[in-house]
Amino acid sequence: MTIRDVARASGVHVSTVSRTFSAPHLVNAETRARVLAVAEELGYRPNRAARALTTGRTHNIGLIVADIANPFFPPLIKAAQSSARERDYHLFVADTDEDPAVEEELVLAFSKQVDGVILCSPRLSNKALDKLAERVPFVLVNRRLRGVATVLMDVAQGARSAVEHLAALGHRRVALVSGPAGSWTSGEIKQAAAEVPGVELVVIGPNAPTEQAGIRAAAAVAEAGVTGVLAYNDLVAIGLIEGLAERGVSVPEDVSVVGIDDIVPGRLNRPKLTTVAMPTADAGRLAVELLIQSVTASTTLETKLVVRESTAPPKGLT
Amino acid sequence: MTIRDVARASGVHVSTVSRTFSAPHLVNAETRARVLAVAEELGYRPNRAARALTTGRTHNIGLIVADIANPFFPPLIKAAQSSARERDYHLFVADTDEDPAVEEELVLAFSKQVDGVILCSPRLSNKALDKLAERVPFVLVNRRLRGVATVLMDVAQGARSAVEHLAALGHRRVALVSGPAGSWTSGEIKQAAAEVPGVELVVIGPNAPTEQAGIRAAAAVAEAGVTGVLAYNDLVAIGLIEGLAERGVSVPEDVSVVGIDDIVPGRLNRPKLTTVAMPTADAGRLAVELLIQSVTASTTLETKLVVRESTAPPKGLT
DNA sequence: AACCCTAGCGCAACCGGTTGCAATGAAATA
DNA sequence: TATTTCATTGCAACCGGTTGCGCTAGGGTT
Repeated sequence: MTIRDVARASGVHVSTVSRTFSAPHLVNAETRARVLAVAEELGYRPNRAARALTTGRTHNIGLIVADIANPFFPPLIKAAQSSARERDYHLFVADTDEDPAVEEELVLAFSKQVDGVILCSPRLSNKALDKLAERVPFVLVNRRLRGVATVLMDVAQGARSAVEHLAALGHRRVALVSGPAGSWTSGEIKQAAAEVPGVELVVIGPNAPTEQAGIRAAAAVAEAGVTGVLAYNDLVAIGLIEGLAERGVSVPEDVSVVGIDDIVPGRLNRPKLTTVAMPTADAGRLAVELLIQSVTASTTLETKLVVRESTAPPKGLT
Repeated sequence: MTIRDVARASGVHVSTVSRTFSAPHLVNAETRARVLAVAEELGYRPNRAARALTTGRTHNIGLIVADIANPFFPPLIKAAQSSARERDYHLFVADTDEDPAVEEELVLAFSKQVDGVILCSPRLSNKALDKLAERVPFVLVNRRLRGVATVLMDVAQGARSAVEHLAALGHRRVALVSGPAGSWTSGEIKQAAAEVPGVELVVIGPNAPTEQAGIRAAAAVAEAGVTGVLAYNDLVAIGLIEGLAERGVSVPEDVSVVGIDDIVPGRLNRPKLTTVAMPTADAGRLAVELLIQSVTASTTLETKLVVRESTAPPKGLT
């Protein structure tokens, strides 16, 4: 079913059919109705790839994340997909397996096929990103880069309010179970957490951003003489809680634990995790929005502390 | 950067450049090397959309799931993406929000832009699916349909071994917290669970496939006089465990609980959930494979019981 | 009555590739 | 030496749309 079939069947030129779909006001109402009827009848749909060839707009967006199966990303992907679809865009999704080389390759591979790419927490160097920015518009999520549209989530503020929450409960010595060595996010967290007055911060790490790492970190936490912990993310926090339980220290009775991200497993965990909720869905929506409108803006989304069951006043104060 | 730029810069005709990329054996090694060098230099990459126009192969695949954020799907999406990429395919991902109309619209919207569509647990009627099958090749996951490639996961067998596991532990009266009313899967589970000799099955439901539904079902389970439970899925199982805890009945001491799916939150839950692992990653990989090879086959993947901490012998037998 | 506008539509070139066919020339065969 | 064969490359049509331009005819102006 091509545009020519429809043209033939409705007795008009292909250009008229084309305009019926892409510039309806340029064609007589009567003709338009007839063409639409015939198109419907034949089950015709414009071929978007062909259209892209002349218009230069594919109506596709590429979304690149480190790991689709990491519970942090699906809400972002879902939101991005949904707002893309609302505006008649389709979404390519790809997974880099945490490999910067794959990341670069993906952007390049997508470049001709999309109107823009959303890169989440890219591992690429600034220079590499600048290079890529010449080839395809993109927006960065969780990474700041001069001259490129960015959507940030304010982890720093989140980390600060997490530690403040612990301080308010009466904790005076708090551990930070930090993230991977090179991580920008981990740096932000550390800096913000250290700023909170009235609490002494013990940094434990670096650690991999996994449950296993959390379990392993439990030993160090138990020996650090702290009553509260801020973990790099929820996965680590959950692992930590498990590791602590194995050593007979219970949360939140003996130690309070705060995570970051607010992923689903944390909400289902027992005790339910107190955590810093990241507005991932908003970030996904916004990234799509920025891309489609092609505005180069740097946005920071607020994070929010969600107090659940893994934090309580320290023992002495109960 | 188009093929003509490369042709000009390397002093050959566009067709030679084209062949350099899509049929290298047809061009002299020396010429090929020169063209490749120039292409590299210019950063040229063939435009896949343009290529698709003549070849009819887009090298794109559409993946449609009910809910991207449902922990069941991400591993499938990830695996599909990864095997697609291995074969130089790109993956569109879309979310139907559980709406059959959206599902149909998506397939249609994708049809011209992909070589095939993977439909996971479609809600569409057989007739509607048959209709769609005329327009675009697809493979169904978790749904059987004559004449269409399908990838099934053997829930029936899984449910059976779950109940057998409970029976082997000594449970004689087991509740099935069933799924939504119309669900094919729920029917399969019920039938298979009922077949296991030596255990009396109490069906509780229908229920929504959510944690909340599990919490609500706890009352009925507590009153059913059972020592073991098979839940429609892990989410329900987790909710159930929480609901039971609220009533003072603990898992697995008082009641054993088995879930289905093996999603991440279940693995992190405490107690760690005994569950029927669905080979979602395999399903994703296989679906891509079938699509690319365009083989119309019906495959059934085995499920596997994973015994963790939420099951134990009933109280009297300990 | 001569003239201008405009709505509606057709014409044809073009987007960036692919591919069947023909032309070329060198190597191989008779 | 004449004739094939084959590897290599160019030519041009084509994939399915879009769009600037030009033509036509009906309506409005003066």
